[in-house]
Amino acid sequence: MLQKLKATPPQTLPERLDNSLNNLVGYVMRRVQIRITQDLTNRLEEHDIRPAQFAALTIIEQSPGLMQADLAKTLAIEPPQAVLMVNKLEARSLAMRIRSNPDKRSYGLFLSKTGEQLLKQLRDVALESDLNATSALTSDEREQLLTLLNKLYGDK
Amino acid sequence: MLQKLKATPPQTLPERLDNSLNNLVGYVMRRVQIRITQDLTNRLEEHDIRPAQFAALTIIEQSPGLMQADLAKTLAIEPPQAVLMVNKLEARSLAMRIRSNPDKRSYGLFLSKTGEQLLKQLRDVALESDLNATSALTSDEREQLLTLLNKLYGDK
DNA sequence: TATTGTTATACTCTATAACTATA
DNA sequence: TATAGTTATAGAGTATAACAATA
Repeated sequence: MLQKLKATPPQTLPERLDNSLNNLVGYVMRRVQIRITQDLTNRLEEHDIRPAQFAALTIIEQSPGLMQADLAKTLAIEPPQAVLMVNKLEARSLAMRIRSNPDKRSYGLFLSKTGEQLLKQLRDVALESDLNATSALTSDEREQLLTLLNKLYGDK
Repeated sequence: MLQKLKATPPQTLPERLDNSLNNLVGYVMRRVQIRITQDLTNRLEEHDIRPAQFAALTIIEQSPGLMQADLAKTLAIEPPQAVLMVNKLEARSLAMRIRSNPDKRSYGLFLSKTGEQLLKQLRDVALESDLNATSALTSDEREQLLTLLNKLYGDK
């Protein structure tokens, strides 16, 4: 009898707050993110490009002449990592370092013509991959997701 | 004149479809995910526990007696990785392998009393971290995000 | 023969310290 | 002295091949 009275206790906590990992945004997001990245990695593989390299090419195109330090900060990687990344892009003649600044310690980073042309293709590949990896969502839901994610990242 | 007539072309593509990385769910999600994981890693550090170990403890608690192969599959890691993980948990007496199955090749994995008690604390830490890392969202928005993420992961 | 768990190994990604050349 | 870029190195995390014990 007493037990029955307690069967529906006041729901003070949000519905999802049980003991499962599925209620942690970080955990669920990690699983999803791994899957999305895998799809992109596979598709970029035939161009011998890693997702991070694609991001670097995009950033250089959007801010031609930027310094390596700026590239590192934008990609949230350490300067030594940026060196290796730019080395590879330069070795493939996709981007180049040019000593153009008044400060002769720094380089300006630019895309080559080849880099621009490749990036144009990669953009299509990346968008197709991203739409495919999120095809379980409607177009509206995908927009909502992007809005929520950008809101989470917004106030760095 | 002609230009003016073309000024507002039919909007066939979604609004966000420009050339930016910010329109790729995978890219934006990666940045967010790194930040959330960093917060959790920092908070678990004082317990000398990595996020993956926390997940392993949770899974073992939810399915006591499971085999290492099952743990590996649930965590989406390779069997050799599961070995190292269970080794560490066992070395700290948080979990244990018990030859309980009819199939004598496999172990059953169980939490120790210590493991259960620690996990109880870790759950609070993890939830607090997750809520903190998503504090830019309202409670409703966070639920929306979880729903969208689970929808993305749903049909494995 | 196939499977569970294991060992050994290697490859990627990432982080830090120390060096160089300019400022 | 401080900063941009670089080198060297080490630590995670992850993936694969090969082996032992059991099925």
